[in-house]
Amino acid sequence: MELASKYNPAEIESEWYEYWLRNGFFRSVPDDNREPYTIVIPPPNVTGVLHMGHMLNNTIQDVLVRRARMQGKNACWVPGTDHASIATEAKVVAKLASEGIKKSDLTREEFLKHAWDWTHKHGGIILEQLKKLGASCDWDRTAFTMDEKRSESVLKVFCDLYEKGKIYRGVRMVNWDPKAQTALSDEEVIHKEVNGKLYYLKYKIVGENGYAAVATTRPETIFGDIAVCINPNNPKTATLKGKKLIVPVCNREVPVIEDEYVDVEFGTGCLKVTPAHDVNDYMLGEKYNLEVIDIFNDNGTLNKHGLQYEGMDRFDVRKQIEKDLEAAGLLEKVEAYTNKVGFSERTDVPIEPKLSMQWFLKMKEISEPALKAVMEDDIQLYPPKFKNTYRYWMENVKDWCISRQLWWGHRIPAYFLPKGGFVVALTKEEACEKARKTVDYSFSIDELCQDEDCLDTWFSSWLWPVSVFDGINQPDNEEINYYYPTNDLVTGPDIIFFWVARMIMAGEEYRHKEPFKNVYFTGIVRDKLGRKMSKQLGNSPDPIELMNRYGADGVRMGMLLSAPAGNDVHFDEALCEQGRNFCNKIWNALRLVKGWEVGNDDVIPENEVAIEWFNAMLQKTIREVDDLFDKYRLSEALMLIYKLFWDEFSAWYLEIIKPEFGKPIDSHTYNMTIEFFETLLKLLHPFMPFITEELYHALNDYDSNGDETIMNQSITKLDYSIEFIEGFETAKEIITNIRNIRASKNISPKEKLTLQIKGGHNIEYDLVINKLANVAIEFVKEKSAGVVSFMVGTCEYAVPVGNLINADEEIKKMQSEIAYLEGFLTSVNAKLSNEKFVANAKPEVVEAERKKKADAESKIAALQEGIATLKKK
RNA sequence: GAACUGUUAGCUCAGUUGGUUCAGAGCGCUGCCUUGACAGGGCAGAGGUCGCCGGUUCGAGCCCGGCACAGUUCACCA
Repeated sequence: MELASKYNPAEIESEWYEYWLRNGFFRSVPDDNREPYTIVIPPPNVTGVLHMGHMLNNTIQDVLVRRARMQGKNACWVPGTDHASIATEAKVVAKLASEGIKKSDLTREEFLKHAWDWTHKHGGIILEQLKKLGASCDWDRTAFTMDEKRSESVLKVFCDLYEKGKIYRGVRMVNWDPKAQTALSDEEVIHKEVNGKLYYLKYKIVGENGYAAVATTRPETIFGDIAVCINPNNPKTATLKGKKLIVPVCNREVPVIEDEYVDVEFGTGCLKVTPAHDVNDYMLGEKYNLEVIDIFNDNGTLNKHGLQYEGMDRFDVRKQIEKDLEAAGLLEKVEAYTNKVGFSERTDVPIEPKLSMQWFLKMKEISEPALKAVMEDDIQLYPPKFKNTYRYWMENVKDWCISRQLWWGHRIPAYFLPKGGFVVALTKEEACEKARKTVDYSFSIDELCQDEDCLDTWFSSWLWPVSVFDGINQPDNEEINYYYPTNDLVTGPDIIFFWVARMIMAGEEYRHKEPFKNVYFTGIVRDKLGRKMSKQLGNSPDPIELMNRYGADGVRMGMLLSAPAGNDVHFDEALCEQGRNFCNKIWNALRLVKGWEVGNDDVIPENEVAIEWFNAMLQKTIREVDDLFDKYRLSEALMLIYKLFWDEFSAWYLEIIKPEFGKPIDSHTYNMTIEFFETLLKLLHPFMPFITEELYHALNDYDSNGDETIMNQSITKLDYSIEFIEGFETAKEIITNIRNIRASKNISPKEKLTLQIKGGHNIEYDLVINKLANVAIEFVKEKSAGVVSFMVGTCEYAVPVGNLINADEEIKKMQSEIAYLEGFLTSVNAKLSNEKFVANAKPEVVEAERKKKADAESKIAALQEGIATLKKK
C-alpha cells in the first residue's frame, strides 16, 4: 500500500461521515437490554452560524457520546434548534427594513410568513456545520422549539401552570426594551457602569421664596414626578416637612412625603418620586398610594405628559431639558456621576423600567425541588463552584416575566371575551367552550380575541430534555421512559439561570425527576490575549475555515487541549496545529507498521521485553483515562493519550521493535503491535473520530463499503505488572546518559561503544539498551581508565571514550555532584536529628528520610572513589 | 457594594489527605542531527525565591489571617 507522507484530512473526513450516516451508526432506539446514555444538545439559534463557543461545546458532547457508545451504552445525542424569539425577530425586522418594509406596516400573519421564510432559508445551516465537526447526533431526532410537538408542549405547559395557579397576569414594573419594544425578564438585563451626570434641580417651595434642590440622573422624568421624598430623621431637610413643591418646567404641585428609605447622605437628601419609571419609586408609590404618570411611549419617546417635548427621544430630552432648566435658572449644578444602568441583552439599549400588563410565572414553589436537587447532589455541577452561584440565585428568585410583545414565538393561549375577562385554553375552540360555561351571554367564536403576546424563548427551551422525547404530550411514552433523565448536559455558565436552572424546575414539575445527572460547564472561548471573541474585534476565527486548514480532528484536539471545565479557553490556532501534527504522527506510525514485511522467525528477545513493557504502559493509561473521564478532565485524558502515543509508542516502543532496513519482523511482535495500535486508536477515537476510523480500517484492511467501524469497539482491559514500567524507566535513563556522552564527545551514533556496569544490575533490559544506545555491555569490578561515568539509582555505569576523556572536566562534574549531595545530606540529617520530627512525623516518612540518607552516602562514596581513580591516571 | 473563583516556567495549565535540596506537563525557546514512518520529524538542553506580608507546624505551592491584582456572578441607592 502506498501512503502519502502527509495526512490529508480533507480527503477522508466527509467520506467517513457519510459512511457513518449510511450505516445508521448514530441512531438510537429504546432497548431495555442496554443502558442508555443521553445528551440533549443546547439548541443553537435556528438562524445562527457556528462560532467557536459551539465548537468547544459540541466537541465535548461528541467526545462524551462517542466514549459512551464505545463502552457499549445505547448512546443518544439529540440535536435541534431554538427559535430564539427576540434574536430572530430582530434579524427579520432588520432584513425587512433593508428592503424598505416596516414591521408596523405588516399584519402578524404577513410578518410570520417572512419569519418562516427566513427560518427555512437559514435554519439548519448550523446543524450541517456540526456534521463537519463530526458530531454524532441522531439526526432523525432533530427537533425545533417551534415545531409541532414542541409547540404543543409549550401551550400544554402554559395551560397547566395557569390552571395550577402558577401563572398569573397583572400590571407590574417590568424591564422594557424600547428598541425591540417588548418586556424582558430580569435575566435579560445586563447592568453596565455608565459615566453620566447628576443634575441638581430646583423645586420651588409653595408659598415661600426658597427652593429645595433635588438630585437626579434622569431630569427627563420630572414629568412623571408625583412627590418628593425626604427622610424623617434628616435634620437638613426637616424644614420641608408638610410643604408642597413645584416641579420645574411642568409647574405641577407635588407634596413632600417622608420615608426612611431615603439615604440621608446622598445628594441633597431629597428624592424625586416617579412611580412609573423607577423600581424604587414604584415601591414608594405603592406604599403611599401615589398616582402614576407614565410619560413614555413604547419606543422611548415622550408622550403627551412630556408637554413641549412630546415625541422626542428620552436621551434627546435629557440634553434639551438641561439647557432649558439652565436658562430658566432652575438648575443648581451638574456633577459628573458614574452609575449602573441596565441594558437589553439583545438590543443593547438602556432598559426603561415600565409599568405594564404582563404574564408571570410564580417561581418560589417551583424552584424549591430544583434547588434541592443541586444542593443534595442529585445533580452534580462541574466545576462545583457553580453550586454557590446557583443556590444564591435560586434562593432569591423572583417571578418570571414570560410574555413578550413579539410575534415570532409561541402565542399565549389566552382568549379575551367580548365583555371582558379571559380564558386560557389550548385552542380557540376549547377556549370558546370553556368561556360559554362561565358567562351568561352568548357570543360567536370569532368574538374571542387571542392575546397578542408571545412567550419568552426560554419558556420553550426549559422543556427541552422532556419535550424532545415528547414527554409533555405523551407523559408515558416509551422514549421518555427510556431516555429520561439524560446523563450529561454540556453548556456555558452564562445560561445557568436562563436555561439550566429552569430545565431542572421543569423536569421536577413534569417528570418528578432531574433532567440530567451532571452539568459540565465550559468556559468562554477567548482569543489568546484573553479578549472575548467578537465581530467588532474580528478576533473570532471561522470554524469552517479552521477545519479546512487543520482538519476537524486537528481543531477538535486544539479546542480540547485548552479546555478544562469552567475555565475560560484562551484559544490559540497553534493548538490546532498541534492537533494536525499529531494526526500526522499517527498517520506516519501506520505507514511504518504497515510497511513491514512479516516473517515467521522466532521472537527477538528485546521485542518480548518491549511488548511486556508497552502493554503495561497501555493498560496503566487506559485506567488513568477512565479515572480522568469520571472527573470530566477531558483535556488531561487527551494529553495522556497524546504522550502515550508520541513518546512511549512512537519514540520508544516502535524504535525498539523496528526491524533493520529491509528485514522482516517476526509475526508475534507484528501482531502485538497491530493490537496495541488498534487499542491506541480506540482510546483516541472519541477525540479524533475521523483519522481513527480511517486508520482502523487501514490497519485491519477493512473495506469502506462494509459496515466495520471503530465507533462501537470497546477496549479490552488486561492485567499488567507495574514492575515492567519501573525497570524500563531505568533503561531509558541509562540510554539517555549514553546519548549525552555521545553528544558531548561528538561520537556518532553509529560508532559502537562499550557500557561498563559495576555492581548489581537488572539485565532484563540490557538488550534494549544495547539496541537503542548501540553499546556492548560489559560487567566489571573496577572501572578502567578513560571512562565517562554516571549513576542511575545506586548503580554505576561507565563508557570508555579513550583519549577523548578530559579528566579535569570529569572531576569537576563529579565534585559538583558531590557538593549537591552533601547539601542534600545536611538537610536530611537536620531532619533526622530533630527530635520533634522523629517524634511527630509518620513512621514511613522518617523511614524514607533514613533511606535517602543511606543512598546519598553511598552515592557520595562512589563518586569520591571515581575521582580518586581519575586522579591516579 | 457583596459573594465566589483565581494568581505556579515566555504562554496555557496540573499539583490529590501538608513530607525529597526549593515543584511537573504541553507548546514555545536554545544547541546538535537531512537518504528508509514523520523537518508537521529526531536527540538533547535551558528556563520557576509557587502574587505580597504575617501566622500555625518538626516541615507550607498546599492550612489560617491580612493585602494587592484579575475574572465571574449578584445588588434598587436617586
